[in-house]
Amino acid sequence: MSLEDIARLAGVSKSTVSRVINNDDRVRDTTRTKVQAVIDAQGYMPNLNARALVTNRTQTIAVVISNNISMFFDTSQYFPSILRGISEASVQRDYAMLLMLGTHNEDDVRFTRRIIRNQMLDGVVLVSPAIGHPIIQEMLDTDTTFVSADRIDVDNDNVNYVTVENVESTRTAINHLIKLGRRRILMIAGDKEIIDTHDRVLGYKLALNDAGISFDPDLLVIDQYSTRAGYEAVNHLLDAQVAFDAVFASQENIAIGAMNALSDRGIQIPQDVSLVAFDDLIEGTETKIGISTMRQPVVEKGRQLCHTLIDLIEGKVSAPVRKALPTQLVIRESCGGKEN
Amino acid sequence: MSLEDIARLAGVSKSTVSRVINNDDRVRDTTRTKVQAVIDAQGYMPNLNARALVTNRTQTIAVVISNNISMFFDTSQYFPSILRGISEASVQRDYAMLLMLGTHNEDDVRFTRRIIRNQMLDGVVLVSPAIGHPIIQEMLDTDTTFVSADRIDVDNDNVNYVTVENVESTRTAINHLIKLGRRRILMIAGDKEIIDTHDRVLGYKLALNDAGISFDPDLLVIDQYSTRAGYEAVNHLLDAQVAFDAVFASQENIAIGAMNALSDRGIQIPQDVSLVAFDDLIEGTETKIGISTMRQPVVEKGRQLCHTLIDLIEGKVSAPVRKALPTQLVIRESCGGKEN
DNA sequence: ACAGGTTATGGGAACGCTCCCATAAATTTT
DNA sequence: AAAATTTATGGGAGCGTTCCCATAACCTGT
Repeated sequence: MSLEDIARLAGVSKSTVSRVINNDDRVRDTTRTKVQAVIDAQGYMPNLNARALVTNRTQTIAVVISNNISMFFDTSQYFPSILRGISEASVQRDYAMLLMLGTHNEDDVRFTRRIIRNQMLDGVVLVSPAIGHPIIQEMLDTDTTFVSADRIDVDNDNVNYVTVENVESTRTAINHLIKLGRRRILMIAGDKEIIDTHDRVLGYKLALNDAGISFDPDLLVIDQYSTRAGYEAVNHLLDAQVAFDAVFASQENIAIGAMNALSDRGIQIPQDVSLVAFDDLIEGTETKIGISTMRQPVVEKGRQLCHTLIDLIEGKVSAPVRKALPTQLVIRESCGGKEN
Repeated sequence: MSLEDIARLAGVSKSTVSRVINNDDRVRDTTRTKVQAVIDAQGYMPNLNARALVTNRTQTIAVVISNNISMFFDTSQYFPSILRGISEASVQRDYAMLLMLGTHNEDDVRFTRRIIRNQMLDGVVLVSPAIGHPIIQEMLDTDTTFVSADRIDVDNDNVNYVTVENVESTRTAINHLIKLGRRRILMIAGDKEIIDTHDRVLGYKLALNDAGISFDPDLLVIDQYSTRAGYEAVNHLLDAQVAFDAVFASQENIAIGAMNALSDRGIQIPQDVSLVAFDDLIEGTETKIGISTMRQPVVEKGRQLCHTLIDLIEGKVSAPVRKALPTQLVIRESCGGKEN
């Protein structure tokens, strides 16, 4: 079934059928209904490849998750959540979504490049790119429209991103711990290759500074976004007899690891150590003690990433688009209640 | 840059360039290197839409995750893991991967149908389809090649699947608990709309039968694949004073919920209640007490799903392909050691 | 050196759309 | 009622490939 077949059956020309399909208004109502009837009867759907060939648009975006660093794709809720948001918006806008999970090997980079250069997609959502990841330059070189889920520190007007307020959010979280009377706050941060990590560390330092607490390098651990990292960081500090009365975990898994380590040693949360995490922890991520968190709206971020990208593709907005979504302090048991 | 441009620059015809690109061997070595040099110099890559138009093949597969039932996409490690496996294999085979996350609404079904009918993909990997999900019939009607990650109970030779040994694995797990001396084994199963759920329940009943233990309906809870379900099931039974000395959780999150509930009530694992889960729990999914599990090879399942699909697409194997991968009993602390 | 066979190359239709341009039909204006 | 204008339709080139068929170039062996 092609345009031509429908045209013949409806007794009109290809052009007219094309107009009907594309909701072009210069076609008489009687003709339109006649043609539409044939289309419906035959269950005809246009061949998108043929269309793409002439329009140079595929109605397809790609999500590139290039976590070469730590492979936390399988364990963090972050990725499924952001994917859900992107997916939701892409369906709404009638775009298909290609997923490319980069790992560390050269093959994947080649593959990604191939797809990008093949005109098989209209744009890219980049998730958690490592600082200086080659794909960024690749996209700039090929004029590929893209939006990053993380801030990108490259001076180019075609760099767009939708992220969350990392600096200010962390500052708020730390501030909260300080208001609860904590002074020795251990921050366990994730991979240093991810720019958000640095922003959160900055927020931490600013908050300490605000309160006139001097920064103690012993209380800052930069490792990985993983449960293991949280677990080991706490154990290491306890072994080294470094005192602390609060933990700020810059991700959910880190928080869980930290809690397990504390609980192994019989340290009480929140009495002995108060804990706040940074993530999207929703009701139902059950840990015995509810984790207080700076909640980032991950699904919403996914939606906005996708809408922004498609707006850029369709020329509804123009680059650069750069925004940071606000987060929200959600108080549960692990921090020891509201501010005094 | 098109085929024609390269041809002109290399001083040959389009046909020859096409042959070089497609590794056709009827082209002299000297010509090949000459053409290849031009291709490399120009960074030329063929337009896949044009190719798809004539070959009717897009080198693209779709992964449809149509969990209309419980939305456990964001919380279970299962989906990211299976995606990773599929992704890995698809890159290896040089196919792009479209992701379609179905939810419950009519829009998504329409969208999925559009994509399937649009010839934008060569085949589909179906993950966790609800029993009788309309997409299955849709694909059979349109002759769409597909492979399911779950057994499908439809009598049609075009139904293919790669799943795991659900019945026998569960039987083994329950059997293990019985050998440890447990007789009152609570099974917490997931959504009844997923066929694997039924297979696991069957395995449970068979194991009880093997041991001459009569099935007690009170000890079988069919709810959802979620932490909440595990938590509530245990609490509910304890409230109702139904005695049990073991729990078989048919998924990781269920197991975590169950453990939390038991621990809330001061019930010791594994002394009072022995626990085994069914999932892909790898080292590093940290819970305080290591969870014994019937490990299913989820990433490997993803890989095989993808390879099977592409083999079917390329005619390297013929339908139906139906297989069940073996699982492995991994003993950690929660069950109370090896068999006696 | 030339016929016969083999292998390498080129020409061009076809794939199914869109979109420009031309023309036909309908509508308005005089 | 004819001319002028507007609106609806059709014709056909072009998008960048593949692949069939024709032809040209290269090998053999005599």
